[in-house]
Amino acid sequence: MGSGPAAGPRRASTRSVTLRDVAARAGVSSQTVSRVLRIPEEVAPHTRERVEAAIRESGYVPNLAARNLASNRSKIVATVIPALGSELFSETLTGLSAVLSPEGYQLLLGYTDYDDEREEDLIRSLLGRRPDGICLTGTVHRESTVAMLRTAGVPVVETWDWTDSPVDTLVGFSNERAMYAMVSFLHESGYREPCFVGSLLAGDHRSLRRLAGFRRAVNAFRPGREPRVVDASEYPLTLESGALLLDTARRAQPEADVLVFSTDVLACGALLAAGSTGVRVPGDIALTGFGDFELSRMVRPGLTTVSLPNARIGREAAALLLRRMRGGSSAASALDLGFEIRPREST
Amino acid sequence: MGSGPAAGPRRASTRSVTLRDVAARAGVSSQTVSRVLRIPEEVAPHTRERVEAAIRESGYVPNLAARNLASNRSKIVATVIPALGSELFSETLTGLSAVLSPEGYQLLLGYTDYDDEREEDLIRSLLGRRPDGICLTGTVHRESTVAMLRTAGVPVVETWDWTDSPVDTLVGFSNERAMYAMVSFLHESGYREPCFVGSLLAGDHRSLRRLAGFRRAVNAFRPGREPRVVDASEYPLTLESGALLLDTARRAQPEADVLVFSTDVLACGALLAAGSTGVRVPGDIALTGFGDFELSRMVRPGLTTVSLPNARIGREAAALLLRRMRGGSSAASALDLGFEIRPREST
DNA sequence: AGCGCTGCCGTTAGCGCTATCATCGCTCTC
DNA sequence: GAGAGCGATGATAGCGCTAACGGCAGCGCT
Repeated sequence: MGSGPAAGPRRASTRSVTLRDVAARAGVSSQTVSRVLRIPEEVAPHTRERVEAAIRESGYVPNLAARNLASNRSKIVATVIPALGSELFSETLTGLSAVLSPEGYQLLLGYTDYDDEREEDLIRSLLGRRPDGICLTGTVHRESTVAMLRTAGVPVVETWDWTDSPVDTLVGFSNERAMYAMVSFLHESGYREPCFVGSLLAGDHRSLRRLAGFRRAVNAFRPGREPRVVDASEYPLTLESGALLLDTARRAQPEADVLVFSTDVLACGALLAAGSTGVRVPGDIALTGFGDFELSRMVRPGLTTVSLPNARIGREAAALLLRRMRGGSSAASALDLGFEIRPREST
Repeated sequence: MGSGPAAGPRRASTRSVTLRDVAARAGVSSQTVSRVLRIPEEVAPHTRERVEAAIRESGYVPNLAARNLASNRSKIVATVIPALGSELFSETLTGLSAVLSPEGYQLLLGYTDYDDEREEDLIRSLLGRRPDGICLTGTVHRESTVAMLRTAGVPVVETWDWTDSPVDTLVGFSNERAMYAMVSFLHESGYREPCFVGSLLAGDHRSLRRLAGFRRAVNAFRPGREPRVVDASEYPLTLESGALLLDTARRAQPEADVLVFSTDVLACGALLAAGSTGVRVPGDIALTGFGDFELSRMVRPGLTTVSLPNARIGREAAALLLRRMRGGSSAASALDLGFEIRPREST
């Protein structure tokens, strides 16, 4: 018992089962246990069975932090979205996860609340886990954020928008062109006084790109006209806000013949409010959305909107990351998944 | 240049900036850099400034996997939800994140798709990161899952339901009592032939608890009657399914006077479909939901439903985990946040 | 003067795992 | 039948970080 002066371990251990414990139980070296876990075909069947039994009996769960440190691969994909609640982003997330989970990757998630500074802090903190890949929403980021990502040298995929100079890879569509197409469609349908209703928040880059498309279209089809715009920055992205905005916009822009919302959430809210307050759509005013939520096609009148490849963005982004993480083509790739105008009864 | 036989490092390093690099640049030991990061007040101001400058200049980002391994704390909270898309769970997630992020915790997310086996696999894989805490949805899990969690010895909080024997801590409400209260309310309102419409999937435990509450209520208020039930297991949780189920249920249970949906998604879908097909609500048939989505109060007629503390569940669960992770009270705690019946025009 | 204390910083020894090499018995070949 | 070749396993040295302790000034106190 009388052990030496510096007896006892210097540090308390995890108290959880380790490779070494399993190895002792199976009567092999810890290296062999590690091999059973990672490359079972290189272990003799007889040994493998003994080790697998020991793993089962002891309830061993590998410590991925240790594995990460030793192997320099984390099996983590960090994912940044603007907000958790959105129907569209959650479908993208589902697509991402559906492709990455089977490959053993885990999603480390964070949201920015449409704030570029929060995005940078978030990415910095996520980089601490040394993710094998990063999936971002949007193509506009602070310069310092991009520098950080470049320094980290991690595969990145940007989504949900378009740019000619992606950080690394890109899967999305052009919000600007989509909105242009919508206004173009409205013009063809005879609408002459469209009014954009959406957030002009500095951090909501997708909405701003849509506004840019709107402006370009108005300049093209109604040269010389000042584009009508109602700023919805003060309103959260809820149906309720859409209801309020219907009223606000009709008062602010009484001559508008169609309200072009930057997102289906607001448009649906307006549509529902119109139904309950007796405003006829499209008789008194036409409405359009952006995103093609399920609600938009269930509500009466159906909402004219832009359908986006939300789930596909997730799957393709995951596929691209996978290729990249496996050390595939170092050439940057960009994938434009396009969009589709969905005419319904609201116009 | 002819170096020795065992020349060169045995292993390639991360290639990223390490503590040691920063220490060399600042002319201190790596331990001092570590201290600046974790307990800056114990470092002399003069030294601290030099180190902070070195950190900034080198763009150092701490490797959290290494920190995790050395300190035996991961600053990760693993979160398990049934599905990503649901409005309610995402509000809970937002609440969780809002409380945990400022404390430096990151969310590791996974979803089960309402499958207990997937839940177990998911939790096993999440445990590999040695999370400091785990947040689960629901109170029903496989025995082996519970055993695994107990062995891991990690703080756990279960949410969104109620049980007398939680794994560890609990934040939720009783789905069973909530549905009982709903049927009780309907009975008082004069409805005598309620019909439950919802998923009976083995993995959707919340829905099953609601069904149990429904059955108990029918037995209490209409003794001897066989409770009317329409199984929606075949349908995904979408508005579209609700629309189809309105038709199915009215055909299968023509004498029902109120359709009691297990969730607002389906109820809203039915309500919208009723509007477009000329079925009068509540004239021809009354409808109720469960969850109080935003849509439920915006649609006409408004949907009678049960309001749940979705965001609060997240915040309280986070608070409980925080206390637990700081080594607080080891006594198990359970928090019942209740529910509220929201009568609207659909009944 | 000598003692103990405190504040600051460095040294040492791991955390649990994997990469890389070394080793050991085999079989195969000429 | 000796060396080459190979498959299976073990030994060793880290990955980047932190906990625990050691050491050393500078200070106040008796």
